[in-house]
Amino acid sequence: MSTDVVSGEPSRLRADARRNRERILRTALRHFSQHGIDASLDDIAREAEVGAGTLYRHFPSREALLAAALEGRQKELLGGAQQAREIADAGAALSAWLAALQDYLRSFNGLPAPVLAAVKQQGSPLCLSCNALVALTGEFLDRAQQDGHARRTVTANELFLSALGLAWVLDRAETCGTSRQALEKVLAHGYLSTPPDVAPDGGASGASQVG
Amino acid sequence: MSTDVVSGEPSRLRADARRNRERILRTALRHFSQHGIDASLDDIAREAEVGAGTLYRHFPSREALLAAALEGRQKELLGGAQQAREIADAGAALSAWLAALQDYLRSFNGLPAPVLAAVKQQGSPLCLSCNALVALTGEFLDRAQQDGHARRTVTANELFLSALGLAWVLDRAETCGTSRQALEKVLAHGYLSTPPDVAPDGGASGASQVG
DNA sequence: ATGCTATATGGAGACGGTCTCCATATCCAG
DNA sequence: CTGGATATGGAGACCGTCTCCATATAGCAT
Repeated sequence: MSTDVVSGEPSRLRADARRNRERILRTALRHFSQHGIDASLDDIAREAEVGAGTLYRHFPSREALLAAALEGRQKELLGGAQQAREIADAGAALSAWLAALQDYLRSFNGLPAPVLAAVKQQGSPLCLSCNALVALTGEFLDRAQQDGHARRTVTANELFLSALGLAWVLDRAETCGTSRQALEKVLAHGYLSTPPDVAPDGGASGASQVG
Repeated sequence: MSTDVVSGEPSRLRADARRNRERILRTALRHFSQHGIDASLDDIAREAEVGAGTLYRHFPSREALLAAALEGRQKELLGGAQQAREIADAGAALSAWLAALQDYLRSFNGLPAPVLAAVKQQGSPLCLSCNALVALTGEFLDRAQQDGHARRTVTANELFLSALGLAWVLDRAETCGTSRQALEKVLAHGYLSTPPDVAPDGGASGASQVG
């Protein structure tokens, strides 16, 4: 185990292997961007001038390749999170985070699906980052709840899944007569006009962690 | 040459053709139920004891077969709509309709995707029923808005798309630590606790445009 | 019945995607 | 330079979609 945790990971690779890995990754990024997450893996291998076997050796599954190709975008998202953290108003911070999250989820067409899959089944290469995403959502949600901006009965998981659903709809429907803002607003305020949580029992504690 | 194209539709089929059509439909219903909307069409043909060509002659695309297989469920849904109509409270009626809609969308795993696709692009065999679904949603939403139960700025399209997103999430995540009810509640009330639509000034008209 | 033709059928096969396997090529430590 | 560990490519197995057309059949006219 001489894997360098700090420098990323692939240090024990032979020089040619590392070169190929990079080529594949660059090509994959382009193809996923252009054709969505269902881009043909053999096409990617071909255009990276690499055999299919080589691609599959480096990235055993589509998800693994996807996860690797998303690394850059994830760093951007983390940057967005940091920026959001610096916003004083907790409501605005939450909103900024959710916007950044939406942007991330739109990196590739169809991305919401594997992300959702990763949320539910452990073991996916996307899973680690997904858990981080839920945790971050929880962080901003907590803050907003403490400040009274967010409803206390909403959990991080629920909010994250709802955001995923929204991203999924937008992924394929943005141009169909309904704008992103409008749907975001529905998610923010709901469709009912009844008072938010008017809990019969004075729901005290709240802000429980997400399981 | 051509017989009356004018008349309705599938009565002009030869007896054997009609028999095969039924076999295919029955088998498809079973397969879609068991394996989701991605069930293998050739498998369906095989189990219906019919050549692949026969299946494709009757149902040129997966969506066409899907639409036909859904007919029964659609009738049920329409029944549900009728029941909802008879509910006096507009909010409860809307809620009942949305519940029925969710049930319908769970007829087959993965159904939300082709439904969303049908919403945006005309010409899909599912399109007709989809338009009806949006219209029905509008009907119940209108009522609820008149009674003050639903926020006035929400449109039928927005609500329907949001419901689709919810169905999509539930389709693949119900068991992952978050319940259907919880997500429905988020959709109903939003995640914010700020007042619903209260305009800064007592603006009455409302109904701000949407993209 | 019988013939006749529009209609319907089956299934072979083209196509394209995923993924595996392993003989061969390449790297690099000693 | 060399040997063994590592990496490579691409042929090909497998599976799903969908088309094409020689053949079979229903059902009308006779």
